[in-house]
Amino acid sequence: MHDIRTIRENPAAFDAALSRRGLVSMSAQLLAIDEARRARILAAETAQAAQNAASKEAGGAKSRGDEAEFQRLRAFVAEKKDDIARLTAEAEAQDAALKTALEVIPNLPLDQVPDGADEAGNVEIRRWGHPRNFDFTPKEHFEIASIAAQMDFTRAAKLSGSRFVVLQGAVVRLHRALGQFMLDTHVNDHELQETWTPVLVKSETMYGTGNLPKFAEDSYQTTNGWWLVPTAEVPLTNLVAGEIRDEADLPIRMTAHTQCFRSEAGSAGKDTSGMLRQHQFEKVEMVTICTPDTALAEHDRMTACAEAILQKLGIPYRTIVLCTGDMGFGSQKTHDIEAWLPGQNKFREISSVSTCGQFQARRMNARFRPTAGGKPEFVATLNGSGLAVGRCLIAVLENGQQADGSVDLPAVLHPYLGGKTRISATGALV
RNA sequence: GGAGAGGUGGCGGAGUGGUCGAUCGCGCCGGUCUCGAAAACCGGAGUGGGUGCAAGCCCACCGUGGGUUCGAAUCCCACCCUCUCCGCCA
Repeated sequence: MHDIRTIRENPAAFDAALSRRGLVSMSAQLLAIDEARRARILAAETAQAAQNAASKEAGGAKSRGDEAEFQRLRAFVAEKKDDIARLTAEAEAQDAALKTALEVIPNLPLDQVPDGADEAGNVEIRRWGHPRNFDFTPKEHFEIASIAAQMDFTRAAKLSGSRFVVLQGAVVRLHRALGQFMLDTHVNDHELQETWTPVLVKSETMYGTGNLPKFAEDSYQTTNGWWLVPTAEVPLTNLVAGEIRDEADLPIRMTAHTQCFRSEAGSAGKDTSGMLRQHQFEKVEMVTICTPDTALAEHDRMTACAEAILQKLGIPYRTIVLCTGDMGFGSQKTHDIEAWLPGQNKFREISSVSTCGQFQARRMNARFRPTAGGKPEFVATLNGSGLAVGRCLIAVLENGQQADGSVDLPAVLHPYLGGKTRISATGALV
């Protein structure tokens, strides 16, 4: 959510930033609503002040025993009442109109974000590791001989439809190991605070992170109104909603391992094979709540936390900074980390790390009290995957596959696998 | 699901119709005292909005939304949430 005062102070800058996102200028219409809104507020409050004064006088008249004056004031107030009701309703309508207009406008990119209309404008900022040289044609994860039988899309479809999977045997054990490894690494090495949250949340929680009202079709809702979280970013970030924290308590760096649910509306036909894009998947998420001036440093820190997981797993990746046209709704700046998938011969997104500045905080009314004194200010919020567990499973399988259909597993996972080091050609953990 | 209790400022806790935005205590900030600290004493301090160059002034906020009244933290209604007990249950 944007601050109308900022727009009022510099409408040209606002429109210029919108145009970098490929959007038309909006400041003029927003300011027109704002002007009407403020005029109504002034009128309503002026009328209210008059009524308050009369009521106070009425009390005085009554206690003096001046019945005539009391009756006169009483009639005056009664007469004013309709005016006030009308003016207040108008003021509220204008206020709501402004909010409705503002809440669907995406966050503005930072100056340092590269311009671009779509993913073609993204800029690679670094690359780590070297894709293996295969002396055979590497397969996609679901085609690997030892894996196929333990990654059952057919029966999942029987239970639930497309974009679901049933995992068994060595594959599910590896999947579980990955989630635990990520969580342990973030808690032990990166000092993130492990958190367990609900995955069913209220509408206002979804609103706080910007998933509502604009993106309702991307998520699932229960019959009694709860939303299934599309990412743990939603519950983690909203932990500070409506609160005022002390600056000394910041930054708050959290991580959580949760199920995520996405309708994948609009991605029909995309990534239909394998478990790259599922309606239900696991993700280890990171969320940081900090002061606005530290947000960029925290953004780099969080990116490094995500990259560290891939480095420990020995999976080659590249990190890109998304251009203005490819960023998500709430983001000011986003790093995507893309893991190398030999089966696809491509880098594919495995993490997205964003700083939202004060955009979400304004929606959530999440603030901090500055140590130096002064008024509470909105916090900055950041979120990033660290990492998507299912996609990481794919990366580990495809990068570790051998000609005979077996898979060598990264050393850091061995302790999580009871000391086992690979999946044999027959699909056993050995 | 049933019964009961309760939701007030950072926290605790008063306040049952008229300068109550709200007594008080703790905590917090500034000062006096002290070599320094503690204690004591003095003073300050809510959030949002509108208006103004500013000082300031005005409006709203005592879970939420309505209602009664000239006037509501206080009365009435609905809803939400929390806690306790019972039932059921992973």
